[in-house]
Amino acid sequence: MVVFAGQGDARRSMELLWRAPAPDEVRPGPKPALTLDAILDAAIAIADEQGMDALSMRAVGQRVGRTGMALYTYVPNKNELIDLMYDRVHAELPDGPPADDGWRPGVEAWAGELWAFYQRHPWVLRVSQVRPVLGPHEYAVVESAARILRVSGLSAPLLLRTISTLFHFVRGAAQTVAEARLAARATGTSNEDWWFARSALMPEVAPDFARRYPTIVGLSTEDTFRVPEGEPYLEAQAAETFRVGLGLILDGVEAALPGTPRT
Amino acid sequence: MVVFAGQGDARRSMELLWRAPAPDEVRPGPKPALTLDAILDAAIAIADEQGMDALSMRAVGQRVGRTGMALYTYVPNKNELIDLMYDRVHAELPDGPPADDGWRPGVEAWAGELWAFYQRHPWVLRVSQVRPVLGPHEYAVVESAARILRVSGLSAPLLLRTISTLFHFVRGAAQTVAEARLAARATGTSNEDWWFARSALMPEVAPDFARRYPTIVGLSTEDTFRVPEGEPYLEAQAAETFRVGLGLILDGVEAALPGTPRT
DNA sequence: GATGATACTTTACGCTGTAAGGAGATACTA
DNA sequence: TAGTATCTCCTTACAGCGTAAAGTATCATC
Repeated sequence: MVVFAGQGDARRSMELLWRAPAPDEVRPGPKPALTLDAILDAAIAIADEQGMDALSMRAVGQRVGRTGMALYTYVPNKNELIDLMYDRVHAELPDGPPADDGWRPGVEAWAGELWAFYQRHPWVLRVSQVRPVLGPHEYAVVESAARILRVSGLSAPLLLRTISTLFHFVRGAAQTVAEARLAARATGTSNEDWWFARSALMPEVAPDFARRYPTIVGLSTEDTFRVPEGEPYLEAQAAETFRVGLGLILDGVEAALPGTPRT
Repeated sequence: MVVFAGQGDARRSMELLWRAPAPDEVRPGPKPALTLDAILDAAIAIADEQGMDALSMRAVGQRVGRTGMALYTYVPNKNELIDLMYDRVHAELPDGPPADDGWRPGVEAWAGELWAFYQRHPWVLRVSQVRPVLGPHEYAVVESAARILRVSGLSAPLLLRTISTLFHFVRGAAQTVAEARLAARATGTSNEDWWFARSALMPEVAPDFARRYPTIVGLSTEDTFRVPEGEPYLEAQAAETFRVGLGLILDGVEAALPGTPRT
């Protein structure tokens, strides 16, 4: 029993996240038949396959052959489970040394990995960014970006905020794709059909559209980007935004480099 | 009764979003005592005050003096309610002509308004961006940004993706603040206390931290940004990221302008 | 006055996270 | 060896959720 309420929880959480080696005293009671990793793998599999909404304690329990309540001996509650899933899955991202051909290709590769990662695990985008940032594997992703950007000569304050900016941007762009796919699965209709059904009604519900939004209408007709045949519209658009937006941010970084004179 | 399943839903949704004027036939049955707007205001008030998790059909019903089920005569289901809340609240954002002192101050003002808006209505950040984009008031926000950026001379494809990039970035930065406040309220401890309790345990659970993440450690000590006395740490950090990141993106836009030669 | 549409309520179902209590297994101590 | 403490895991239970189904009261029309 811990005297100060809440403090014990913080220690428990941190030990789980950082996998503090369990004190190897011999303990009474039945040996645990499961491992934390097995539970996390099951939970991650469910979230990957069926989405975050399908992730329930009972579902995870069933997947490891137990009841939902059995998980509470391994994990304090569902929130902590999600935090642990979040950090564990980030171990997939490379933390090796960046390619040696300059910071810009390095950042592009880093962002590309992150982009692909979010496509593989879209549920990660629904996890709060505030709390679990203290886990070892997400630290590794940040460390990786910092190492790559370090060689650019960017000042520390700018470099740190550049990383945050990149995170926000990549997450946002990836979320569009994730939500598009989720909506498509949830409603049973493709995004294209969904979009088309509604767009077709626009002239009826908003006959003055072109008058109200002249700039949007003008820009849309001028847009030269064409979605490749057969590719999902929203996803192709999001990918293009990712490509262009990343270039924009990196141009901004270049402009902020010490050597570059400001215009 | 509609023949084609799903099609009726699309029409109903669009009519609600765009407020297609109701056909003024005299209809039998009791007069509706509520209005859609009253319901939306109640729902928005709950989400503002108690967060998205407190938004239930029963809670909204109670707030307007009805049962939860009564809402289903005004709105097809909870998802549509949220979509309508989402669009309605965007009406707060200015859609007047931008200030006339150039596109860059214009964009900064636009982004600042959006940033403040998300602080006021953090639940907006938890609404899928894919579906309700077709509402009139969010279109107005996009139109506004497009009008401001139009004068920069940016090409249409670049301009459209710049807007998306700005949206992703502002949303991401604002989400950090929103989640920080939410976590603080949910756990009952301030983010500073929470952070401190965990940071204090770091040397214990990760004694090799400085060896594993040398770049992060180095950059942190070099960071010259100091959170003003008494201000919440995470929020001040997020605000600084917003300021710096926006500058970065706008520098990127400037670099992409037709007049500017690429280095 | 009967008919049928409408606004709203009540009840009910299956789902959620998790508190509470109990069963069986194991390791220590007397 | 018996007793006890501690552990894993289960069953049960509770309050809350979205919403389907059915019932009641109200109104316009034929």
